[in-house]
Amino acid sequence: MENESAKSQTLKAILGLRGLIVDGELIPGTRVSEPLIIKYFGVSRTPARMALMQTFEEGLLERHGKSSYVVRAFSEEDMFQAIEVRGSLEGMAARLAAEGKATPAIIAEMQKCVVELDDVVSGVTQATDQDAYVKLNDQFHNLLLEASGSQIVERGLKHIKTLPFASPNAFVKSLSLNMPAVKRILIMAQEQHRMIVEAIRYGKGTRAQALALEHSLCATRYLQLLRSMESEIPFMSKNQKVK
Amino acid sequence: MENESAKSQTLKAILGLRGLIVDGELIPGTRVSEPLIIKYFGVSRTPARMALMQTFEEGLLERHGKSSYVVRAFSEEDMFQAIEVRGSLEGMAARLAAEGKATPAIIAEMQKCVVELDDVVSGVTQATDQDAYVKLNDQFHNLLLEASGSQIVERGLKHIKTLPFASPNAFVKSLSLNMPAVKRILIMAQEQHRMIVEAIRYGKGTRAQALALEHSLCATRYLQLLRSMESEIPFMSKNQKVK
DNA sequence: TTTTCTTAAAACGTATACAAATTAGACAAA
DNA sequence: TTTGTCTAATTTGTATACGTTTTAAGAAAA
Repeated sequence: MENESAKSQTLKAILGLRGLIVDGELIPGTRVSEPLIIKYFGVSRTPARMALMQTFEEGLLERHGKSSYVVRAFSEEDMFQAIEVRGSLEGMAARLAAEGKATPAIIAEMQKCVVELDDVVSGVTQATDQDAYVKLNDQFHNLLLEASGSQIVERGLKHIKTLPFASPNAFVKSLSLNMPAVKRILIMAQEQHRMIVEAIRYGKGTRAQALALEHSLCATRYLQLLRSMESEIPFMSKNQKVK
Repeated sequence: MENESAKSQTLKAILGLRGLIVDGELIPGTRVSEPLIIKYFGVSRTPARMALMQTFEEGLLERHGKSSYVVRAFSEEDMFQAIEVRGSLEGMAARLAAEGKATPAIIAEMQKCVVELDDVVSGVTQATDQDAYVKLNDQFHNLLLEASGSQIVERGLKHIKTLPFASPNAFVKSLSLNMPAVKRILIMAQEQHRMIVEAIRYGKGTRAQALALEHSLCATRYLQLLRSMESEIPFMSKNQKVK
């Protein structure tokens, strides 16, 4: 998953820092300074500084004091809201697609994606399931965005997805797809995929929008499930210990 | 409008570059390089580079070639979509506020803001109108956000508002508030302000959301009006001449 | 004319030096 | 203990040098 041979120092620093935060290496409240990045990745100050700035801009860091950054804490509520924001944007994408932005070629691709997802969801193998599902699910969401043809929605989605828990697959990765409770959500999500494509295909904008919004809220069900299992929930922290 | 005595070189570069783009000094398609920023603002490469990065991140610049930036072009469609994205977020803010996030203190502030807006909207003086309205309108939208208590929505709104045409007041500034067509929108917008506060006050989440969304679309009416007047529309460019 | 190739100029990525600002730790007083 | 103040160490803001990459102008070929 990690890109060992990062092409540029800047990219190494940006992706590296992001990884440290997302993987929980740096817990919320930890101060992140230029020297810290320099120590971790062996880059010079300029790339380190770029990484700090970009990561702050993305919202994973927050200001502490006058000119230093700390890792930001996110509550469960933040996660639900972020998922809903993604839902709004994907809903908008779906409506735009239905209202004429989607080319037949992209609709065909979406249909193909749904068929491939059918195989995975109804399949039984476990290890392959997970990876294939995540990959195809991602592909579906990317196609939906592409179908909207909207740079503005794309920009917004890219922004909200910099919050790692806002991605469609954020919590899928932490769950076994063979748990009955998960399977139920999965089957429903897949049916939603199918209906979204149909709604777009037949120009039903409002329906496409409602479906895509509701579909994105599947993520909240995964999140609730994780909570009920008292699992470790990635990225979450109830107590911010800033200062 | 310009901040002459920018405290830091970095801020001078960031705000300065942003100003150049927003004010149309640099038209879409223009290449923006570090030396250009250095020439304009007399800063060194490091702040110039920060400004480039941040402005790219905000979406006002786009990549051109492998490592250079050009001013991005926005179509009328982009503007409508950006306004709608803001509407979604403000709708969400209104619903969250109505569902219990809004403290009595903030609701009181919103009511006060609405009363002050009443004066301005029903007033007759012209020059004062414009400034007072813009200021109070901004205040209303900020209070709405504050009432939601949502960092996530705040983050999203801040992001979409970096597009200068997505702000509530973006087009108000280009119009005379005494034109009958404008007056009509203004009166309706003010009534919406009032209804939004009421919906929040009485915990009507769905209604607050619908109202806030619809309210944000007032901006599209201003935009349509500007177009019908064949005025210069700020920020817009139909023909992107990249490469 | 247009196209391609070549090459000089410009711009970029990176590292680092220096001064100014900030932070953190030690110590003293309440 | 807590609070406050001072000092030293750290960190940041900025400028700039160096080598490499990218861009663009001009010459040669189609």
